[in-house]
Amino acid sequence: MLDLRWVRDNIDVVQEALEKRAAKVDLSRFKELDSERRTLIVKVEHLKNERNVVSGEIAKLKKAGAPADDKIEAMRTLGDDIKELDERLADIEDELNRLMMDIPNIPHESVPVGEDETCNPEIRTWGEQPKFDFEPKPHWDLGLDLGVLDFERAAKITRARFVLYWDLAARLERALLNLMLDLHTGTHGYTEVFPPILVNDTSLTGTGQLPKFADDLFKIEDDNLYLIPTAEVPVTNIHRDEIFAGDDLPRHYCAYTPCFRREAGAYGKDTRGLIRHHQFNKVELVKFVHPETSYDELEKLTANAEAVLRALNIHYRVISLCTGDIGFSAAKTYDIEVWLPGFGGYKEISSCSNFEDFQARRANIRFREHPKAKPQFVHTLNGSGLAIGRTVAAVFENYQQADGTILIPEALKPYMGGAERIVAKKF
RNA sequence: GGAGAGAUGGCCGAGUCGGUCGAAGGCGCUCGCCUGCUAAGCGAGUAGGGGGUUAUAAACUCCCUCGAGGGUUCGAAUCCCUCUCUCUCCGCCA
Repeated sequence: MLDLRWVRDNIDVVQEALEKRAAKVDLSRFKELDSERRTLIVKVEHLKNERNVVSGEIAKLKKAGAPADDKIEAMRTLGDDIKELDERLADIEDELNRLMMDIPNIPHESVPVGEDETCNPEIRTWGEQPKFDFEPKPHWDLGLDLGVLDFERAAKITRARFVLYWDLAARLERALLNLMLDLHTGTHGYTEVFPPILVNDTSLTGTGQLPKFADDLFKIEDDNLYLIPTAEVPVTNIHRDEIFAGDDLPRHYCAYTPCFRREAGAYGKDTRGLIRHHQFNKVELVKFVHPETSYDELEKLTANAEAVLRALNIHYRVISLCTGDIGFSAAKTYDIEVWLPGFGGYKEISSCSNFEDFQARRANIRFREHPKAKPQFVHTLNGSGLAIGRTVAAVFENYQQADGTILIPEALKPYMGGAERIVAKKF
C-alpha cells in the first residue's frame, strides 16, 4: 500500500506509474473520497470535542448535586449527529481503503519501461550452455525413464500438478534444500527460521496476496486459514506490528517451506514436469532493512541466490523485470533464469524483489532511527534462494549423460549419502 | 472437544457505585544535576495513529486507540454481546 498523503500530493506520479504498469485504478474517485473524508473528519471531530467538553460539565454538575437535564438532552441529539457522520465516514474510509489496496507499488526509476515479459532486459549471464554429443532430454523424460519421478501415482494420490519422488530424486530434493540453507546461513549470514505454513488473512494482506489475489491461494474454509504460496508470507509477517530499534536492522532470514499455489490462470502452461506444481519446496530469503540501503541489499540478495547455481555450476542469466511484468507489490525485481538444455530454454528459478515500504506499510513494520525518533517504515525484500523443484529439473537436465543417468554435482555429493549418479530403477 | 480464569503504556501493575483516565505506582530507558570511580541520590522527560494550523520544520491544537469488533449511555478501561489470543483442569492425540 502507498502512503495516503503521498498519493494525494503526487497524484500525477501515481497516474503515470499505473499507466506504465497497465493497471486500472480510478484516481478521480480517489480524489473525491480523499477530500470528502477530510471534510467529514473536521466536522465530526468538532462535534466530538463539544460532546467531550459538555460531558465534563455534566460530570461536574452531577457531583455538585445540580441538575443537568437540559445539557443531557442537548447531548442526546448531538450524539445522534455524531453517529450519523461517523457512519458516513466509515463508509468512505472503507471504499478509500479498498481503492488504496488496489494500487500497485510504484516501480523504481531504474526499472525498464515495457509492456510485457518480452521487454525484460538481460542484466548478466553466468557460465555457459553445456555441450552434449547427444540430444539432451527434458527432465520429465529423464525422470520417467529413471523411474524416480512418478507423476502418475501423484495424480492418483492427489491430482495433476503434483509429483511423487522416489529414492535418489527424493534424496536430491533434500540435498538441495540442505545445500541452500547451509550456504545462506553459513557463507551469507542469514538466520534460519521455520515458520507455520498455514496463515491467516491478515498475514496475506500484509504481504499483498490479499485481497487481490485470493484465487491463487488454497484456502482451508472451516478454519479461515490459507496454505502459504511462499515463505515470504509468514516470514515477512514475523515482524508485523513491530518496531525495530535502529541498530536491529538489517535482519536477514532464510526459510525452507513447502509452497502451495492454485495456478488458477495457468491451465495449459508448463503442464509437463516439475516446473509448475500446486505444491513445491522453496528456500526463501527475506530481508528487513533501512530504506537507504534497500537497493544495495537487493543486489546482494540476488547475488546470494545466484550463488546456489554457481555452486552447482549451472548456467543462468539475470533479467530485470520491466514495468509491465513486475509484480503488484514490488518496486523492482530481478529474475534469475536457469538454463534447461532438455527443455531448450531459460526458466525462472528465483525472483528477487525490493518492495520498499509497500509491504511494511500494509504489515505495519517499522523502525526508529534513534530511540526518540518517530517510527518509520522499513523496507522489505525477498527472493527465492531457490525454488527446489525447478533446481531438481535443472540438475537433471544439465547433468544428464548419454546413457540416461544423471551425475551428482560435486557440491551435492556430501549430501547424497555416497551416491555418484542416479541410475534407472523400477519402483 | 468440555469446564474455568484472564488480556491495561517498553515491562510489571492499580483502576472504587460508569463521570474530567491516555490512565496511579514501580521498573526500565533518555537527558540534566550531584558524587574521586562504581553504586546510590536529585530533577525532567518517556505510546501509537489520524485531522487542523504550518514550509509534509518546530510549536500549538483537536479526535481516536486500555486484545479486536459491535452495543447500552449525555458520558465506558469500567456494563452487555460476538470474536481472537493466553493460562489452568479434563478428554483426545504425533
